[in-house]
Amino acid sequence: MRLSHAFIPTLKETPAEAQIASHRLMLRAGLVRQTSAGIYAWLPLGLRVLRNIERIVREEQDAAGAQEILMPTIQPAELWKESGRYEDYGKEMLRIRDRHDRDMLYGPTNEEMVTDLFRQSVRSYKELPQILYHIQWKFRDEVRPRFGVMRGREFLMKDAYSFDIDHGGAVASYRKMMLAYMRTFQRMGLKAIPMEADTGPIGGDLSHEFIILAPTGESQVYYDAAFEEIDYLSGDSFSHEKPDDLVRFFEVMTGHYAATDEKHDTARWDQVVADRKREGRGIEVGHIFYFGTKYTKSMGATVAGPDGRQVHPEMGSYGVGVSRLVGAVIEASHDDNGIIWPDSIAPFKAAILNLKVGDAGCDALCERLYAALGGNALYDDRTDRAGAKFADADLMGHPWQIIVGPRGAAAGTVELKRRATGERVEVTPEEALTRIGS
RNA sequence: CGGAGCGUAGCGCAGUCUGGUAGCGCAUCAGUCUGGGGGACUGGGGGUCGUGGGUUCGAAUCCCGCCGCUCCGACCA
Repeated sequence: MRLSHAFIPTLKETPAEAQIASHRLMLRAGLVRQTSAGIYAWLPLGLRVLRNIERIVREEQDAAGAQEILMPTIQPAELWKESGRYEDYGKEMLRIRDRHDRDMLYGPTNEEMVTDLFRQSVRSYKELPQILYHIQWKFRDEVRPRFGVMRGREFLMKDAYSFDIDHGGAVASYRKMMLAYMRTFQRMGLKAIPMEADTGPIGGDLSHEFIILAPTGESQVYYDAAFEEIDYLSGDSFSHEKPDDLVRFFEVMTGHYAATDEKHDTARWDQVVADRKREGRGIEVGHIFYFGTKYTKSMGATVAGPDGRQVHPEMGSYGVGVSRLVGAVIEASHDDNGIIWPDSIAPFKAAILNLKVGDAGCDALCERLYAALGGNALYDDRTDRAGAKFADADLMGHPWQIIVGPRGAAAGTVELKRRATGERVEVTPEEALTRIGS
């Protein structure tokens, strides 16, 4: 993409409404624009990040054996009346009425709808387990939306739902999803810690939330630094496929101390080795629940068991705040100059900074690099001064900057800057491309 | 939902107390000079002062209603 014609409206000054770093930077770098309280339009740069996060979430869900579907945003009230949540959910649910006066709602979550899909089609225990997920916009009419996309009313969520024939199966699905989550967050460069949580309005008796540390987090958290050393991705870590691995994995996850304020246990906390104690503010980026037959019973979903009797499958649900993660990653990774994207979700791998547009050498070299990098590069071909380009590139946070100036162009070199470290090296264009890993 | 604040040009703000028909910086447009960390100069464009009503000869300014946004707290992917 050529910056001169891209819809990436960067801001030199911070809009007054933005209080926290991620919100400020998302507005300044031109990722989003607010359309009303807690509701945002995603602009090209922001959308690319959102899609990248979505892609990682999707890959890890697929790897864990979950199957992607897509349920609608608008749901009929009847399903929620069946489960009893139509009354329980309160004002956070946006209730609407269609032209025939039918009660509808904009889905805040999808347990009812997925249970309905399931009961229509699954008849036998032999078809279990099933894990279904979708990545869809949700609406929760929060009393007080804030922190930009981190606490919006409309937000993109990956929600998955597992169906198992018995408690043991449900627990296995729960662990499988937990592992998928740890892998997902690690791939985004986040250290997420699973913490025991209350089950809230979804109900049930086993629940973990996944929290990343950031000064602007909404809750106080405590955990054992042992979590920081665990690698979920390398070949010899844990496998979804091996039941033993999942048991071992879950033991590790629940073996170290980790708790939010509400669940904090000072007696257990005191037992954590002093130099491994970590505490601070945390942002919730995911939440998983096991709730058994809460919905299969209330909504009459059954399958035939091995003995021929009808049984209510055991369910769990698993949410990742996809749009929230965009803000959360920025909270975890930025400096005074702007965003520092992890390579895995950066909107572009590299920015090409043409410091002297119009100089034949600079133009030719930049075009060559741009052609080689294709869609992975944002080419700053604006006629602005160098300083403005540096500032915008730092603000937008591309992992690499290829700086092309007239002196270098004449000598056949470019400067390669790594955003995260600020390190710059003078290399040949080919070497730059190799290092970026195009 | 309790408490507080703010709406004036695309963004950041002054002007409101003490009424006289709108200003600054940035951005933008044209031009000249410049050219490696948001450059300088000259000239230009852009505002029903959130909205409806009231008071007044006259309202951004005073009074009332409404709408929107933000912050603190309680609640949440």
